Amino acid sequence: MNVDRPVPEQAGLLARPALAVQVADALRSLILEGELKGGEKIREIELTERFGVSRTPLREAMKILAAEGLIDLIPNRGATVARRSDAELADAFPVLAALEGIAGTQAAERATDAEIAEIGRLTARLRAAVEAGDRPGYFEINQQIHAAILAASRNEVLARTHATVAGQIHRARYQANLTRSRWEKAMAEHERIAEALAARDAATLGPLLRDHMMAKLTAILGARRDKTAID
Amino acid sequence: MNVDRPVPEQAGLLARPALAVQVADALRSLILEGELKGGEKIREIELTERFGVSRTPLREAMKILAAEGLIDLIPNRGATVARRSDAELADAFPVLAALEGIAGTQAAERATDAEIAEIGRLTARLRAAVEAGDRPGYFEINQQIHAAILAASRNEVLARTHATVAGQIHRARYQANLTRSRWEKAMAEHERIAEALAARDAATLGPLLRDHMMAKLTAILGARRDKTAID
DNA sequence: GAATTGAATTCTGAATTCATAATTCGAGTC
DNA sequence: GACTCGAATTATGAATTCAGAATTCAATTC
Repeated sequence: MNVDRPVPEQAGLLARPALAVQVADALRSLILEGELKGGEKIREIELTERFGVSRTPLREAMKILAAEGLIDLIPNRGATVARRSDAELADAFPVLAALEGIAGTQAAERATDAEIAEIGRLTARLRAAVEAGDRPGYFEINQQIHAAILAASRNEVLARTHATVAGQIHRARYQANLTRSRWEKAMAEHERIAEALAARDAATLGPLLRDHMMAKLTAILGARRDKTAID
Repeated sequence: MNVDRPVPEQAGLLARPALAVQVADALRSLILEGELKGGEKIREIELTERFGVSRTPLREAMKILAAEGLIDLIPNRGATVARRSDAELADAFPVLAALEGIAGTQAAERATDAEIAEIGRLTARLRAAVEAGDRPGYFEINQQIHAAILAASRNEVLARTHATVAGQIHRARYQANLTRSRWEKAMAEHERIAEALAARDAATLGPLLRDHMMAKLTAILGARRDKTAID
């Protein structure tokens, strides 16, 4: 009775990721951490030596990152870290905002009580960071909250899509050296978000998160306009 | 996906895409056209012979498609065409609906008069297809309308993201052998969409498109439940 | 007769090699 | 002195080769 069954897609059976995937992860980190800057040329040999792998897996990794929009691959001319114009940045935010909105709506419907409680705690810590004027701490906790909401939405497709789009504007998010008044507003928004989630008010939470993200865009573009082009 | 898309300033200098990208396009077509079905195992050698390339570009192509979520790559065990469960399908639709909503909002703001007129014409043809009971024609025109709205939104990030998510549910869309009453409703929605666009009513068009897509999900899941055969 | 073990085969993963396109740099010319 | 042309160099693209893992299948044992 040995009907050949397709491999049950059972993860966890110590299947270490392919080298190309590991390299892609490492390279993605270099870009997101800012070690490789926008517009910078990527030298294959330099990276193969750095990672201790041959060109084959590195090139496969670059194909992955190109598909994610993180690097640009020009035939016979190599790869560069994607540089996003202000226009592309402005285009990405409504997309990300829409995704956050959906995350909020679904999180309100699907989150466990434990998740809601955790997000409440994080929001309290966020308030503490604001009071203390701790900007790095604020960014860190802020990130955690958004990640927690995304996780609570229990939507894999959404999580993947969000990660891809967010990666494309990641560096810009760190540029948001926001003003004190914007900071206060953002904090207030976060508290309303936590409330709506606690009330499982999907109809409110979705738009709240969407608008929160759009406000961030406005703040970032405003800040960008004040400085001469960085990146 | 912008693999190998040259930067604008150097575009047009006949840079033929890398072989891996061509292979990725061909393989993507095979999957979207249904020649390779969900869950099917992908044999590298078979495809290298079919496309007349070596394994290297094919494997790079598979990495691209895996990043797009179109195939699953299991280390040391090969590749399979991604099979989406009903749950994953149901998860993808809200994402796609949100993206369509944004497309509508931005299209209302950015579309040229010519684009609006064209979408109006397409909607009229859609009505004609309904009257004639021409389902293939309806699907074709329907597709064109959605593509036109996406194009009119002038948002590259949105277009890429939409394409990726849509690709993951492509086959399911064709399964929608919709009922007569759902067909009529969809048609009515399309006419309201065209009206809102003509009026450049962004606040109305966004939700209209979003709800239109969600209604399609309901129809598809309903139809799926009735048949035993999947994929 | 069923189950298990292990050798043989097949397939995937990655490094290396070969081919080709682009860039660099120097010689020659105007 | 600046520009153009072309050879040399360097980097990328793709095929091949080598290594290792998984699957298959037959032989053996209970």
